[in-house]
Amino acid sequence: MLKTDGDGPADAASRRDEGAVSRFVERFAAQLTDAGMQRMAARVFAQLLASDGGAMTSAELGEALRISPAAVSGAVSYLTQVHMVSREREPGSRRDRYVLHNELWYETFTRRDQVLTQWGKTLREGAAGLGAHSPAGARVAETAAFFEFMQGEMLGLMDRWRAHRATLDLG
Amino acid sequence: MLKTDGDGPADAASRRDEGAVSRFVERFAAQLTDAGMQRMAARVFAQLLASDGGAMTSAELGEALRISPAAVSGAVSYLTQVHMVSREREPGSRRDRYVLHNELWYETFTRRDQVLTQWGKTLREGAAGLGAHSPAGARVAETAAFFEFMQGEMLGLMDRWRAHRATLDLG
DNA sequence: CTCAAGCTTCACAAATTTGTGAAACCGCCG
DNA sequence: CGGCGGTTTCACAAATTTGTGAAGCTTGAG
Repeated sequence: MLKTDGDGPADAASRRDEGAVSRFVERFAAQLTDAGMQRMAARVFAQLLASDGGAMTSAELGEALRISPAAVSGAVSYLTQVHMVSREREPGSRRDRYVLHNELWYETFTRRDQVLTQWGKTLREGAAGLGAHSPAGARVAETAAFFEFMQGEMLGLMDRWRAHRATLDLG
Repeated sequence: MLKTDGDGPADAASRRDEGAVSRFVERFAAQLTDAGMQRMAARVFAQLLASDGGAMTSAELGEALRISPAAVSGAVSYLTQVHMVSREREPGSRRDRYVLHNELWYETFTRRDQVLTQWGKTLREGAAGLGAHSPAGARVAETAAFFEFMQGEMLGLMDRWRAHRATLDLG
């Protein structure tokens, strides 16, 4: 055990204010949940985001969020699936550590691309089935065009983010 | 009842192939559902998208999707809430028509902006609570910066979409 | 080879969500 | 002002989702 789990007074600036951390985690997780993310996945993600190393073990996550190992496992396997978190074996131990990607948002949004592709495909086929000259077909085709447009813009957008990120003064 | 609901052969090109419409609607709705949208709302939205006028009455939606008036009502009130659909009173009748916005994607994505603002706020506060010079604080601040960046880009992006849209040959 | 830490899987119980029928409501028509 | 088409609200039943405890599996350490 690395530290007591008490919520005792923060002894000076060196210690994290766990109360504040928890409030942030729960608040942000709730917003993600509202946006459609699974609750446990959102909480685990937010907790990782608020951790100093950007990485925690299953046990640490379980304790911080007060959830069972099973819940951690489920959340992590979802986050892994969508490539927001990766699993690392901690050398010299048999624990896994769950790690945020360092280019997190770049990766995540670039990945979204594939969802857009899938949507675009469905829409193109739908438009074809409706007949390109029917009003409905035209509307569906416009929607397809929108997602294709977004896809095209995404790369440039993410590159601009990278550039912008480099100019930030973090920490 | 406007027409039989059988899946008989489409009688010539003049008639919509309702089977194809339905397949498209269900497929696209499923994808939206996977992305976090309520099922009924997704189905109603997809059905409207595939309708010739971009507008349908409650009864038409109910018949096409084989759901109750109550379900239509619920779905529509959600879609109205998020400004993807608006309600119109059909003159000379006491039916409502549910109508897609014509600048649908422009509106919808511009609206998303407000979600980003909210997230950004939570993240900024979280970063402050964590301490700007702690690694965790820096990570959260970077995330806040990302959403602020996205917000800033969104306007230009949507304007480019409008311009691009104008060049499309629809129908 | 054996032990044991720790992750995952399974089956289940609880909680939430979903969609329905039925009743209430609203506004127009006669 | 009574009737009626149409929509919304309500309470409930069904289905899905969620999170847990406990058992099982995997793998490193000794």
